[in-house]
Amino acid sequence: MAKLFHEYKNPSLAVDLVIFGYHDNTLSVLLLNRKEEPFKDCWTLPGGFLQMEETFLGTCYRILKTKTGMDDVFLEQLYSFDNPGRDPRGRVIAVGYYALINPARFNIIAGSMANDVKWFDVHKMPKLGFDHRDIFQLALQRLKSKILYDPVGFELLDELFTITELHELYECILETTIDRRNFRRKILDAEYVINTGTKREGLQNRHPELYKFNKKLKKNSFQINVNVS
Amino acid sequence: MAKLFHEYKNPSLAVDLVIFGYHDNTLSVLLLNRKEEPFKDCWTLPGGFLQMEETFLGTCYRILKTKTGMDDVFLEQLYSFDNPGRDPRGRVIAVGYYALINPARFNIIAGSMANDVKWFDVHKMPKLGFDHRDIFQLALQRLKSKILYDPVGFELLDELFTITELHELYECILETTIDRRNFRRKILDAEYVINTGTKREGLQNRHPELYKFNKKLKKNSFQINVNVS
DNA sequence: CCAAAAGTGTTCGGGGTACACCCATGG
DNA sequence: CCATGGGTGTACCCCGAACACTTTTGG
Repeated sequence: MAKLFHEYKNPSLAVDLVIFGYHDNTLSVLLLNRKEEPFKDCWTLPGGFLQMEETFLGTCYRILKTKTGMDDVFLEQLYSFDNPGRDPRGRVIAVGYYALINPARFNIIAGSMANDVKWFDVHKMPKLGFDHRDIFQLALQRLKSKILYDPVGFELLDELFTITELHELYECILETTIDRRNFRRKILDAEYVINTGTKREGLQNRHPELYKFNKKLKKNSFQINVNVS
Repeated sequence: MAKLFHEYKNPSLAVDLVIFGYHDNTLSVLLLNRKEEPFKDCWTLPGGFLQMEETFLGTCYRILKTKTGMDDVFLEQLYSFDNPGRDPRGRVIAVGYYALINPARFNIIAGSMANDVKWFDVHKMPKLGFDHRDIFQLALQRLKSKILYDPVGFELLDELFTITELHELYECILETTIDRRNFRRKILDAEYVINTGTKREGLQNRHPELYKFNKKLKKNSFQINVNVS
């Protein structure tokens, strides 16, 4: 055996991140404005190349850390994208991941690669470079179906939250209305959340109870039903 | 810019296939017995390296064609596997795909890379090389959840099939019993199938009606419910 | 006539949906 | 005391689950 494997020509491997954040009843995605060609001055998903020794998650955290200052977030692999024309520099395969974060926890910083880092409402996305629109759309679709049966919504909220806040989050992501009382019953019956006994103070009306996520809860132990349109 | 992208060191990219076939009330997976190191004489999933100009599906079809003589089958991307130790030859990323085929349609041939090509009952799998057991298990899990809401079962059957055959397929894959009458009603109500008006001949009992898949049927237009264990 | 599998309808119960009133708080 | 949003209970209906008898065919 003459050559080592990596000495053959191989496509490059990039990891691209769809970072979802939720704030003010708005679901947003974090985009970078590129300082370099290709797609200079275009908005793109944060991404980076996989290093030889790195895992995908390793790359994800490197991107999150250096470009946005984040760590310890929910990450899930989305899909791998192989369109031969997706990167004008050559053959690049992209492994898409999506992240769910609470923007309040982090100070977003513009890294060295980007002019600017900004949250965009998922309904007001700019034109994206590469095939990032495809990646974004798949991620959004995945998130929408995932929150129906997997308790991931809390990743986007503060550690303590009210049922109403969780309810609004679901309505925002699913773009529909959900009966408030039925939602509450289902979430409580499924033990999605644990009542902390504390209340949110300082409001001009009744103080809602604060809950935290029940970490023992398993996937598929509840099911939110929505009119599929 | 001095170097072209692919001249940097990159991990190799392999595509590994979990090929499901159904026959005699048994769900099987096609495995190759390797002629070469690593994992010489071990059973593995069919796979191959992505060529620079190739798409993932291109690689899939190349593998299917050269190793098994198949084409025109259902293929879906499963997941990408990045465990740094998964291939003893060096850093190899694997993109997993799974295929659903009707074994009756093809003559399986042992290609030049393999000692042997064989179907294995999913419940009687041998020890697999690389991380192929992980890939296989994820594929099986995906198939089990997919047939509940996406009409893919027919991919494993002949073009014309009876409701009973479809019913047995579901019971076999899901490893459970499903009420025959409720299943039939649900499949017919959802217009999963179209009655061809012909009947299966030559049986010693009542001749069942033959159906074909309704190609207009969309995902999520039905839902099989099963006791989740 | 018998064995074997195909085909068909009805009943019952649980869960999902729809819906309205009282409560707590700050101003 | 009023405005605002939080918290709670019930009735109905639909869908899913359970279930048994008749029909067709070959031998």
